[in-house]
Amino acid sequence: MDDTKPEQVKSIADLARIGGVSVSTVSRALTGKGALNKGTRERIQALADRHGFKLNVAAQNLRLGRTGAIAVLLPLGHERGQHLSDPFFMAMLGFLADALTDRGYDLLLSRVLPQGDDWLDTFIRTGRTDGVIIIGQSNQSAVLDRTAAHYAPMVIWGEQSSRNAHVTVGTDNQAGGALAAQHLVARGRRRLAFFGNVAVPEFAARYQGFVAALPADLRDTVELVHTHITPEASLEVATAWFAAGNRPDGLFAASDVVAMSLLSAATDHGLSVPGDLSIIGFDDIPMARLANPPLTTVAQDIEGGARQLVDLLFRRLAGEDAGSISIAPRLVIRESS
Amino acid sequence: MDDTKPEQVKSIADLARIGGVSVSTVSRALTGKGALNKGTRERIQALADRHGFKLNVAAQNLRLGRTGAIAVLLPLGHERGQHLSDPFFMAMLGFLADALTDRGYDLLLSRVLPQGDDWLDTFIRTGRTDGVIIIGQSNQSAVLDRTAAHYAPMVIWGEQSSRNAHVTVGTDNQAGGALAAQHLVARGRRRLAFFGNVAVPEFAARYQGFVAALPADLRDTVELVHTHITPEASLEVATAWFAAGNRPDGLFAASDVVAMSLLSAATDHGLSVPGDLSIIGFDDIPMARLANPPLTTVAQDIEGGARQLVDLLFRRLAGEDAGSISIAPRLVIRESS
DNA sequence: TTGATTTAAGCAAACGTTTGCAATCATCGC
DNA sequence: GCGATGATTGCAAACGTTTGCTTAAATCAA
Repeated sequence: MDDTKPEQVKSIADLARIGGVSVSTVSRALTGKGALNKGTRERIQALADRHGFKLNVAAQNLRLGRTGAIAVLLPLGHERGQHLSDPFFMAMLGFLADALTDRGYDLLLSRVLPQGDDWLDTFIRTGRTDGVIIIGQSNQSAVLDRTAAHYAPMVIWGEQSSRNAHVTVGTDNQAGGALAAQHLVARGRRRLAFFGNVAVPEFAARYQGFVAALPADLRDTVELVHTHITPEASLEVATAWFAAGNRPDGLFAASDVVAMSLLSAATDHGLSVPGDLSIIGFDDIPMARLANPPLTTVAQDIEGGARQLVDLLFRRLAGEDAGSISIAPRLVIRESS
Repeated sequence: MDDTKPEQVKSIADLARIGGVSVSTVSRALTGKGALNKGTRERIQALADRHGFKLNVAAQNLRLGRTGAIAVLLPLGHERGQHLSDPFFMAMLGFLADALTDRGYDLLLSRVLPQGDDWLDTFIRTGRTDGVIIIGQSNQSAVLDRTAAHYAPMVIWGEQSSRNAHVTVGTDNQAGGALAAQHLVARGRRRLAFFGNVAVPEFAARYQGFVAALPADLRDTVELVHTHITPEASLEVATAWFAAGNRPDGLFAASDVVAMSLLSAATDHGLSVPGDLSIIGFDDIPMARLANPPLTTVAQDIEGGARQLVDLLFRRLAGEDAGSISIAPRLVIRESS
């Protein structure tokens, strides 16, 4: 005879009543914390299972003075009005979700359109989360610095700099830029351009590293073309640029998406890649190899980066004053160069 | 003289003490609910601002019997062991985040690897969120149905079917498949194949709609090629398929990412698109136009879909018994067909 | 001036947990 | 048989809010 009780068990108190014990006993049985007779513990656990009862995490967290959630913020300061769907973010987000889940934390996702210089503090003060991971500095470095001064559990995916007061995890973008430069030069390319938005620290570093690694005679001729990194924007910029008659032989893009736009625009203008010109991207998103031709690119270790972000955050949550981490990029040579 | 007090204000009680009022007054001042003298309300609000105090949402939610968060789950039942970074998800996620933020809710993101048939109920019973949005049925329709029977605030992005006990929002995939079929036939294509995983209801419907819309003599010759939808998997399948000597003249892919793999593999085998064969994708991700050649595809209204998902969820949260919603697809003709 | 009416603000009990401390009880050494 | 010890369990106060009810104060009409 299955003696299932239809009665709704909504709280530890209900279960205590049914089980003929006190709420504290139920709590200890279900959390496994505190001393409790093995028999009763098992009896209560079985009872909870039978009634499909689970502890209410909200109440639990309130009592424990934590929220059990980490916020992942995507600041869209530099892409105002544009929606962002770069595969890079999805990959990063996926790995972050997994790493946080492993530690028993929830991932609270928020896209923020930075307003004024108070959006971050305001968010933090609501106490919604125990810590914050921010993907990209966007153009908000000053805000991040200000908050970092009084709020420890915050780490940023982005460009590391001695000028930063905030803690970062990120690819060594200068080194990445240098890899691209050396590769193009080795291919004999001399009419070069960089496509990206240097108001974003990460992209600025890629550009600087690129230029700095060029031989002196090329350094002054490399063109900087401003573009947002959405497919729409970058395709438009690239198309207009080729239409204006520009005929480069080596292009370095701030991201793979931008590189794919360049590829598309170049083809449209009758140029052959890599026959007439080489194109190099940045990120190595999974789709980079699907480009036609497959994209040469500077790879970021997204999975490793996500793990490091989470590690660092939890070390800081534990009170440790852990510092920024830089990850080496890697050149992936395919057929677009 | 700025009379800032350095004193830490951690709760409504602290503020009440400082302001010389009761906690209830502070609560009413800060929430704007309940009758309160305009003067005191403003005075307390100013005081709160000055001390940088924000209500603790966790406690607020506990008291209000809600969590203020909606879970977005990505079940990876059919992509076990593969990480998923399809731009489609990112686009969907972004729009969902915005729609939920507009309503004052947080988005709790979780990728789940379905274990057994209890993962969903277990998640829900923890009371972490007020409602659940699930992106894609994956191969978990049975689980969804079981939960839907006793849990109302749940909506699924996916394939609608009279066999479903769960509520869906999604593109009319059969109609989408039909659009692809009609287009290929109009182009005079006759040696056809579909690439996808028909264990996933959405893809199955695309395939069925595709086949059903073909003229009778073609219906039996269309090949069904099984592939997962990650770039890695689909590129491998496509490459092997062409290598085996298959020479189709019309391909319909379950997603744009798969279509781009087909494009890449076809080019590798010396085939010209659309000269030798036409390729059609599904989704119209922002990068579809960056493919080389730009991809003809069946567009899903991702933004509209996200809005409908959220709308529907909140209607159900309010107790309304609102039903499934189907969204019409749209054929976007570019240069791959 | 008085009593009735309106308005403003406080009291205290919830929401569902956790946990320090106290209480109970069986067991044990002598 | 008795006090001491250790193992279990219960009591009740927190965590930071919201809100029904009550009280106090102010306003008003007559």
